[in-house]
Amino acid sequence: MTPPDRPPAPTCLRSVPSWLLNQVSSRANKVVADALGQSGSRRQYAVLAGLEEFGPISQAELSRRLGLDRSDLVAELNSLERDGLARREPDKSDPRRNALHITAAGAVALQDLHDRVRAGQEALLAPLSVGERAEFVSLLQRLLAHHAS
Amino acid sequence: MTPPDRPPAPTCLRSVPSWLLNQVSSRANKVVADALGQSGSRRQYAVLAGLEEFGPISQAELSRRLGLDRSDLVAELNSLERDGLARREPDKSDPRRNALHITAAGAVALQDLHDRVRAGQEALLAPLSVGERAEFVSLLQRLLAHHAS
DNA sequence: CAGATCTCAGCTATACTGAAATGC
DNA sequence: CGCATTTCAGTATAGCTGAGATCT
Repeated sequence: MTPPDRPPAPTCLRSVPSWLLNQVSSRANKVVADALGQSGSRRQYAVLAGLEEFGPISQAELSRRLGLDRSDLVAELNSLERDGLARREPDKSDPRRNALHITAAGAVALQDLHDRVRAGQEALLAPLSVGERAEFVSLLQRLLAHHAS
Repeated sequence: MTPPDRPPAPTCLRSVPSWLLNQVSSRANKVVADALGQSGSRRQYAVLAGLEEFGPISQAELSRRLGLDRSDLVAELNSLERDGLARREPDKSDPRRNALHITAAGAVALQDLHDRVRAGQEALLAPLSVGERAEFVSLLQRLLAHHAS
């Protein structure tokens, strides 16, 4: 079940949390990318999820919420608008801002992405028990909260 | 202690392990980069650690052990040789291969990196108890083993 | 004036692919 | 011949910086 043989990494690296995090994160991204297939990217998923939950929102605020750079969000929104999954509208109360909305088609696409992401997490956490998965998520959340930039 | 206020991410993302892994991994890299300062990079540390533990070794084998691309290893070794921290020598038994060695200066540099990495891990895992740190490392190791490519 | 927002151009690091040259 | 190793060139993406235009 667990793929082929890979020669072991240096002893001192194998117990370094940050190195383990990088390795596991990289593999997790591949698993999720496989689960998403041609349906979208991780960034697309995050942006659509943010738009659905936070309703009309400005780009600056969304970029802060997602921890996504303001510059990269511009490109992602261009792509989403081209595909009819999101819309930029002028904010009446502040002309500097765009009010971002998810479209009906975007909501449909998001549902599909939800399902695929869920399947990806299942594949990722396969070796862990239910209790261990909860513990793992909890530990990550605490680390994230502590290092919130 | 925990830095400023950051608006919350979408609910559905905050419990997705792969998303948490990406966020924590990214922050961990910054913490470690700060700890390393001008003394080196994470890749340098991994390569030097591999050279010290595995003695004379070929580039292909080292790249497999570190999960580092053969191409990127070339560039890193060029840099290490320029700084006198590692050497490439011809492999007598197979002229296709380079036999890689760490130098005395490289071993000294590695010691310094060891200390700095250790300090970085301490900063990274600050919010966790000793038992939780062990549990966290153990969970990551099991995930890595299962998804060993 | 300071400050926020959106956009664009460009940079760095990481990861990977393809092909050539060499030698098993 | 097939196969492995090293090297170089190129591609793709993520994350980030700086600056300009616009507006409060």
